[in-house]
Amino acid sequence: MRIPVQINESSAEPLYHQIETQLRSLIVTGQVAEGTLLPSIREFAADLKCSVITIRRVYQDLENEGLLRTRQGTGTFVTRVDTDDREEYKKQIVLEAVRSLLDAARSVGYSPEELKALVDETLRKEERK
Amino acid sequence: MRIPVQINESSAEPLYHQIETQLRSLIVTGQVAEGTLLPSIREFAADLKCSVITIRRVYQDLENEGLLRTRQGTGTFVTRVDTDDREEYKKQIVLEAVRSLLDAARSVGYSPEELKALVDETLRKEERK
DNA sequence: TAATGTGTGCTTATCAATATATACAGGAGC
DNA sequence: GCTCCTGTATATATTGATAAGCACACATTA
Repeated sequence: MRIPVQINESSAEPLYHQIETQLRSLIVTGQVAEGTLLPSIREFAADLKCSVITIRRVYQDLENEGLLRTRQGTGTFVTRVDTDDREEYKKQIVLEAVRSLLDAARSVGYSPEELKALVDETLRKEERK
Repeated sequence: MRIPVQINESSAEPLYHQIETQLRSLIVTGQVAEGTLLPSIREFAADLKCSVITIRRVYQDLENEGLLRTRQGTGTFVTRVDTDDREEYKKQIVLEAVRSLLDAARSVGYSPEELKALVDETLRKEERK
């Protein structure tokens, strides 16, 4: 199974953290179902063009959070998915991004109106794709 | 002069990078004017509760970009401000944030309508402050 | 059932980037 | 001169990222 993770080369956010955040999101939102066998660390590393160690760290961190279960010689599986706070989690993710957008806009002195216009315009462009 | 830089402790973005990005933005957008004497590295470091070295790195990087000029014993000044691409720069900053918001929304399966509603709601809340 | 092949994850050794504390050195002003 | 402000250099710890090889699990097959 292929896991849709996007690496942003130019970001200052550490590689392992980008992968970890996105994979966690995929699991918690249910886009990668409970019981799923994830790609092996080698396969995933080759896919993302990074080191095996980096993937291992991601799997290990998420295992410590209780989202994954790893067995040597076998692979890494998705375990628990708490569907209760799934919607809440999703909203948090988006709200976080909205807040950082507002910060950015304020930092360069964009008014709420200008910002709203820019968001609307971008949304329209996206829909046309 | 006090420089309004906000450190996000919980972010994975390196400290020096957070400071650098925000200070660059303040200079390029003209919120910190050409000729301004910035706080000394010690003063700034104390303000942000970080190491002197970290501030020095920021000043040095921005000096290499041509935005600052440093003289030992005297301090660090804002030099050039290219007002030509100021508006363009501002828009880029905001657009970048809009894009990452769209990414976040898509990654958790938020529809454009839901997203727009959330943005509007947040903007309204902000205005009431 | 023992041997082996090929897939897993794991360990070690290493390097680069980030961040720090502490001590050094130059300029301004009394 | 001295003193007190600047930035600068050195040495060190911590974290992020890598390569190469070790160890376990399981299926195949002699």
